[in-house]
Amino acid sequence: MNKLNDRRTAILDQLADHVLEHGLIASSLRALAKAADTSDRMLLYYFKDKPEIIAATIEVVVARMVLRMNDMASQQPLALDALVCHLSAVLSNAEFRPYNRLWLEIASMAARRDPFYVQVGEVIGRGFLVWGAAQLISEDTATHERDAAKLLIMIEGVIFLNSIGLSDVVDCAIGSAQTSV
Amino acid sequence: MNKLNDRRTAILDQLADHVLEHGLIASSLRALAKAADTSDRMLLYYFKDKPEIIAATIEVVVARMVLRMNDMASQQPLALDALVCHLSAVLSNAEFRPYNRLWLEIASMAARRDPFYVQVGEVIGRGFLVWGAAQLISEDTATHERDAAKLLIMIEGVIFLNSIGLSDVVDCAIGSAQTSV
DNA sequence: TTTATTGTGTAGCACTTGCTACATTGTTGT
DNA sequence: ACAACAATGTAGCAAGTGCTACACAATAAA
Repeated sequence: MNKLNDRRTAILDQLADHVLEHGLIASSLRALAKAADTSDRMLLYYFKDKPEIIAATIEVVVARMVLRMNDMASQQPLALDALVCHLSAVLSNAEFRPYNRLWLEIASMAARRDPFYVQVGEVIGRGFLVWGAAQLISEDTATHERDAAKLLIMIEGVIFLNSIGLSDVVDCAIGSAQTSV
Repeated sequence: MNKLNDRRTAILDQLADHVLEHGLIASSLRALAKAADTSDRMLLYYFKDKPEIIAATIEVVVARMVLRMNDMASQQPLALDALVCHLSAVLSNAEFRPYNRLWLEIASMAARRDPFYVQVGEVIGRGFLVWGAAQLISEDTATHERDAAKLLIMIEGVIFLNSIGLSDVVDCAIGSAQTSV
């Protein structure tokens, strides 16, 4: 039972690598099996079915993302403009590209009203919202919530534009220091 | 030759309907053929291969979108905040949901570095940029380009958040009048 | 009237998808 | 030593994928 769980988490770790690199679209059972050095038969032995595999894998990815984000958080609270600038630079970093791609893929499925991805998208999005609000300082508390919402909008907009190759537009608007592709 | 072209455009019109409603993910040759009241065999008779079909269909969709957007454009130029508010309300309208979903799907493919979708995404995105800039009025010409870039970021952010079910966050940040889902 | 071109249906190929049946190993506890 | 169970390989199914071969009718060109 414990060994089985260990094996599961080990597999999920490799699946997270694969999903981050190749996306959900390239994640058939056979492809995932190969990534985890096992067989599709074995994946269905450790997990109920494909949806459960994907859900568990996304959980692992999100956990990793949270760790990375906390590393990159600004030390002291910032005003809206400064925080947008800082987070835009962080998320434009090459290290975050895999996460951004997957995030966009999830959003795309959520837009199709797929219940699973709608839920995943909303949970992650709202988590991001409170995470940003915690680093944000506003003139008065009344504007704080609105500033946090604006922050989220701009961050998602930055991710979106970077993904379709308009990072120059992002630079023009935000004027962050360095941009890596 | 002319008759063949007529047939092609008639088919593309029905394919655009299907793609807008069901997305690229649900657009196998057989599904597209059914949507156009024909056979997959015939689709490949009128078009070279599937990529050509998809490319032509997206062109039709974009043409439609441009028409709709021009209808919805504000009559007189607006300042950044007002224009963001106006366009956010327009694009949150139910009529635009199919376009937004497809737009997100394209962005998701572009993020995967698929050359075709990268190009499509960039063309549409930059078109959107100049379209927005034309309706935008700024204090001086120096800030105009930057304001247009900010406008694009916020609009894409709005589309993104609406798609993952965070339209309340959009309302909080932008404060648009009515929001329909 | 013959010949060529244009349009259409029926079958099918080779491949991938999620998933399962079945047999076979290894590793236990008794 | 033997039974019980966990772990894995081989094969395969039914459905779906893009795409093609081939036959056949209608229309146009000679």
